[in-house]
Amino acid sequence: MDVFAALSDPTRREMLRHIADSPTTATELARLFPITRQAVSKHLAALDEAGLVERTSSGREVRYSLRSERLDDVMGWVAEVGGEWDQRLDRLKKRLR
Amino acid sequence: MDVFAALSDPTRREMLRHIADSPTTATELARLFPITRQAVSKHLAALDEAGLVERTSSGREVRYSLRSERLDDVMGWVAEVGGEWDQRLDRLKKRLR
DNA sequence: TCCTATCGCAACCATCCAGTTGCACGACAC
DNA sequence: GTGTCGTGCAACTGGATGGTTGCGATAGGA
Repeated sequence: MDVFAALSDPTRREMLRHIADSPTTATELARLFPITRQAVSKHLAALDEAGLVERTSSGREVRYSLRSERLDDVMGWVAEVGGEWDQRLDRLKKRLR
Repeated sequence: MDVFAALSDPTRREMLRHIADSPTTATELARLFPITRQAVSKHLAALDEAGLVERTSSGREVRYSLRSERLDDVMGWVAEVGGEWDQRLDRLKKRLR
């Protein structure tokens, strides 16, 4: 799955937020979301395939953490298409600050 | 349709590129892509619903142009989740230059 | 007026995808 | 060893979606 497709699902975006906040496992996420662990697992597989997360298995648990490289690609595409990215990035900086 | 979902389709992203380059109509795009004008029209409707394009009808033709505000939202989300957006934005600037 | 080009609406189809259930396997605790 | 917890795989289902065809309406040019 490509990055944009992976980010198209609201649930996946929310999960990525959690993962970015702190590395998480599938079962932990399944407690936070009103869906099955299997469904969570599928979402994580999608995020993994898109290169957005990193799998680290220790013992019987698999913990997912954020891999932000692909997010740069997204920003790059948006900036490229959006045009006038110079002012746009400045505005963004201001907004985030 | 929300912005991320609208951008999830490769064809729509390509179309948005064209539109960003210069405002275009549905039939013109249909000549550039290997799909029907109807399919193009649906994609444009999706982009419109997401607030990514602006419709300007003159006579019998409807021309679509880019509305970049929503793209800012996308960049905002990515920067927010990605973290360390300060260095990231600097890197992006360098890459685009 | 008549022909043509652009567009919108609706129905239909095939595929994809999020979600479920069920089961089996390996790791940890007792 | 036995039970439990976390994970993975497979099959199935309902709904969303990209694509098509067909038709009717309207605007412009000959």
